[in-house]
Amino acid sequence: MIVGVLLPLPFNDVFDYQVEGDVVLGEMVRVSFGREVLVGVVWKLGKNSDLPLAKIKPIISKIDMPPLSAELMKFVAFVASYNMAYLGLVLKMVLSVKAVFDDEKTTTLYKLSGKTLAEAKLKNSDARWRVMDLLRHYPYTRAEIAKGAGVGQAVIKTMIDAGVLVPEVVALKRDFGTPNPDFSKVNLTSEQQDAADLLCSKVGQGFSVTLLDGVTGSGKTEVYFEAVADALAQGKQVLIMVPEISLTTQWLGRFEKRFGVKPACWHSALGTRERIDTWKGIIENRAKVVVGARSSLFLPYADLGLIVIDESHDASFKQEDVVNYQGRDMAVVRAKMEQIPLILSTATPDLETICNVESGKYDSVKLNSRFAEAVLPTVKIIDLKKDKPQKFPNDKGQMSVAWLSPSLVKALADNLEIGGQSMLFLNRRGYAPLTICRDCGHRIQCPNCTSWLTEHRKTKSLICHHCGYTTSIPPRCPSCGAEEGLTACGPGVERIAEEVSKRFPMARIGILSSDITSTLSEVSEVIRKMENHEIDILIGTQILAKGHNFPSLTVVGIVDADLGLMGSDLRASERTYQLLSQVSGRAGRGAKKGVVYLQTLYPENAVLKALLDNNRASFIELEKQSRRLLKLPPFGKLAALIVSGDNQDMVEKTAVSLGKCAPNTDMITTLGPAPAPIFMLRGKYRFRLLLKTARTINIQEVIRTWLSRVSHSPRVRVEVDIDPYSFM
DNA sequence: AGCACGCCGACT
DNA sequence: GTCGGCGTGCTC
Repeated sequence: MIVGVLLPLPFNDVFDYQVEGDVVLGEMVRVSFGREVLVGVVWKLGKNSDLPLAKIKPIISKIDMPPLSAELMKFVAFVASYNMAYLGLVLKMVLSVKAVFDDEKTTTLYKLSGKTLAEAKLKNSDARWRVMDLLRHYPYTRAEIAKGAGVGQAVIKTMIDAGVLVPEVVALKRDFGTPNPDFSKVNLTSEQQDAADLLCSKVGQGFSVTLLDGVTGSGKTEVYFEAVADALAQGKQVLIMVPEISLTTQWLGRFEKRFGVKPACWHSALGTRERIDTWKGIIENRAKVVVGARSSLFLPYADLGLIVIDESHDASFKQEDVVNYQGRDMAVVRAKMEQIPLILSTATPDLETICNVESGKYDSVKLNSRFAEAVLPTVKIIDLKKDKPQKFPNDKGQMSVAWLSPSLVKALADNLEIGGQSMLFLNRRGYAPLTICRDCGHRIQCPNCTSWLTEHRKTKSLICHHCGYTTSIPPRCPSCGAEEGLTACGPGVERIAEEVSKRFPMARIGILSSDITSTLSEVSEVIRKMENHEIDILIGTQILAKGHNFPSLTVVGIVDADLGLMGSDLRASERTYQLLSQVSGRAGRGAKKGVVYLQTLYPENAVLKALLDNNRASFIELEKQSRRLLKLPPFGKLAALIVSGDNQDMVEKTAVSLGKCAPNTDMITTLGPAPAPIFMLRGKYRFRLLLKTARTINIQEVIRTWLSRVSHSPRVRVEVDIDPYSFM
């Protein structure tokens, strides 16, 4: 029999292969293609090409796993056509773990025996500690330990011989445990119980979307856990999508307390071994609950019964992967195809979601009250033009530029006095975002990207936050050669920490940054210290905003509330509002009332005013008006074309000719080409065109005809980004 | 995507 | 005379 096999490559069409015996749609098969051997999926039955039989190769073997479900195949096809991506590349996201198909029967993994280095009479060393750290949560093979901890085989062998590591021969099947829906029920308030009841009523009743809209600290997690429990009780699998999986130690703890076992995790930092086990566990219906980043939406669930998106407003659900897609929207599609409920949980729903609730497409339930005596914080705006930061003396006896205004400094001092915890938030990593030469004005730029290098004092280096390019801080200006000419410009968290330590030498300070220079264990260590009140003032970036609970935190200072408000990105104000309200939600989660200070140069800004009044409705109304006026989503459709390549001339020519053939009618507007916000990224030049259409237009069809009219060299890439987050 | 084929200019 | 850039076409 001849079947059409879809391969994980950039094709929209299947390739024909011969198979002996019966085949099912969705079955995974190993085939040779050109000079490669690949695993693909039986996508069509029967012959699809007019090739002579002799040229059609037989498949090498069938993969001994359940076939992909019809729902998943339909989902893959939809994602490809909606996002204008190759069908094969979307499939590639499903078959993301190639090593799954190399069928080894058993492996020897090593895990910690519980014996410490001292007990085994081994000296402490960095290498040994890295091994211990790696194995804390999951066992690995020798090769994986060597790679993951960056140590040689000798280090591992010594530790095995001393009995610190013990072998464990493991069959291909890893046990994920069975989450018990009744393990430990939580007492819900009547408001929470009502919300939980509504969510539970959706489980097992086909497709639905429900917004779980509750302020920070209102117990959203406990509420949606009830729906998770119901789905589990029905024997179904559950997917919980979270924005930053690696940082949710607290969340995992809460899950385990409620259901008795840890859920299966899925994120980019996973090792190969764990990836293989999890993928298999999911397709074989042994892993019942998966917590994952957005790529977990493409896993081959055997029997999915519920999807939850935690912090559904988060921008990280829309980011570049193999294929561009909006995770939240695609989750809605997957839920629809699987005929299951979807829960969107957030304190700050985005405008698209709110409009869908208003039009009745989504159901919604609100949680208004916070836990126990916890109260919403007071918000105070500090006008930096009137309340100017005062310079302070540094080590060299000079006066340093300051970033904290006198009123914020006083608030920190007063809080320190009474033993309260404070937090300073600045969404900028490193020490200073720009290094400039005082003598010639030269600015140090990334060689691969159009961006300045950020100084990191901790590692004594300059780092590009777009491509990761790292170099040491040059002793003299690379342009004019002046020694001591280079000056750090602007603040980053490290610099704020420096100011705080000078102003409050007695305070215990912690820095929390989503940085490449800090490891996961460093981050959880800082969080632990903060929880145990071993830190008085915590200074951090974005990751502070996510889900941690610090009961004695009562003062929050937002160092630069204007960051992000001034961008060319029209979603920026929405995102800033979300970010600021999440951060301020950290204050006063315990019994004490918190105060949030916003430092700004523009105290009249509407976003800040809405925050001041804790007035979400007025902010949403403002945002809605401006989007309606500009016909932006959800009142219109938006797509971006990104033209990129290593030859600037060719890229520009292609972009310009696309601009010339751009469709423009009363329903369709195009803008550009313009150099992309980051003109040069990872060594590629980039131009952008923007397409805005009425809601009734089939935007994908418009783009297809547009692209078909312009041919371009294979050295230039034209990508489509549907519903782009940043524009211009 | 990856790879081979084949066409042109620049070098020992 | 060959090396090697890169545009074109193919993979069942």
